[in-house]
Amino acid sequence: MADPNELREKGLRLTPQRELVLAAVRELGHSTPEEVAEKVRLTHPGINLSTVYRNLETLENVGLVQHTHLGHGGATYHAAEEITHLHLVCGICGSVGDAPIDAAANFVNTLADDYGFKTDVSHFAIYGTCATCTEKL
Amino acid sequence: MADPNELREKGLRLTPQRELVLAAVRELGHSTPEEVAEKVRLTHPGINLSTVYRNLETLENVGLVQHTHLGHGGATYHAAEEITHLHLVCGICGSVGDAPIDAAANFVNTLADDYGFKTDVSHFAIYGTCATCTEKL
DNA sequence: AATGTAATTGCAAAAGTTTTCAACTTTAAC
DNA sequence: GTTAAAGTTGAAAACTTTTGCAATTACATT
Ligand SMILES: [Mn+2]
Ligand SMILES: [Mn+2]
Ligand SMILES: [Zn+2]
Ligand SMILES: [Zn+2]
Repeated sequence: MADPNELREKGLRLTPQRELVLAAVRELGHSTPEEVAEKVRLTHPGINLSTVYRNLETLENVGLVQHTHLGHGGATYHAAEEITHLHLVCGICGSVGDAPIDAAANFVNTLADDYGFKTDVSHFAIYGTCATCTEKL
Repeated sequence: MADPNELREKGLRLTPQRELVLAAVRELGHSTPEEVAEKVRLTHPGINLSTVYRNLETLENVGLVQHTHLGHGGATYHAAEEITHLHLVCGICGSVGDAPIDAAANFVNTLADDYGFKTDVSHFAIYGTCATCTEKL
């Protein structure tokens, strides 16, 4: 469960739904809104899906939650305090591999130096073909 | 308009709808399915939106069209022969800047060498904060 | 030119996500 | 503990994208 104060400190009201959404994201790691809803329903069966969507967005606005895009479709959410890494998504088999953020350090620096662009390299996945699928070609 | 032969060569049937969808993507550059549909409707008013979605997917399967993700939401489509570049998307103002693919060459090589991962660096946009928005902070 | 087959289309329904709005809670002030 | 103001919720509607299916169309064969 989430500490009551941490939500109030962010200027948010403390509702059971909001508290549970945050707790669910923290326990689940990467998760879709639907998965968060399922988790929340264990203790609060009546929660509306739109309440989950809205709270994920609200919690993201105050920096407690973040979203990333792993596939072609919707976003997945995770707690902001989770250490982030790169996601290597294979377009053939769908696997999601991890790589340390450092792997992109030079790239990030290049974009900063040449374009003044500050990159959040883990917001979108890195898309391509994994080693296993490459071998099979 | 698309050359009849190029569609048949890919094993696809030549329908007015398909021909027009391909032509629209080529003329529009980056475009959403809805924008493609609008364009097609100029000459083929009755076309169904799902036909547009399906043809975009089909044309992508045979390599005539590609999609990328520029924002949090749906994909945008472009002709496969368009030279690709990196998309630098600003999460604050929404601007979409371009950078040459080479800017990511070292990064791509690192992922290949260390993880055996072959990166398609323009499938997802590069997300972050643009120079203009950074100054304003 | 007529025929058969399989791909494609339109339409309707489903699935996924966002928005609107009245009713209900939370919170701060009294 | 009441009260008032502002934020939040559930329910329904709107929007976006995908899927199922019967009717139509493109294409190869005769
Ligand atoms: Mn995609
Ligand atoms: Mn996003
Ligand atoms: Zn793979
Ligand atoms: Zn910007």
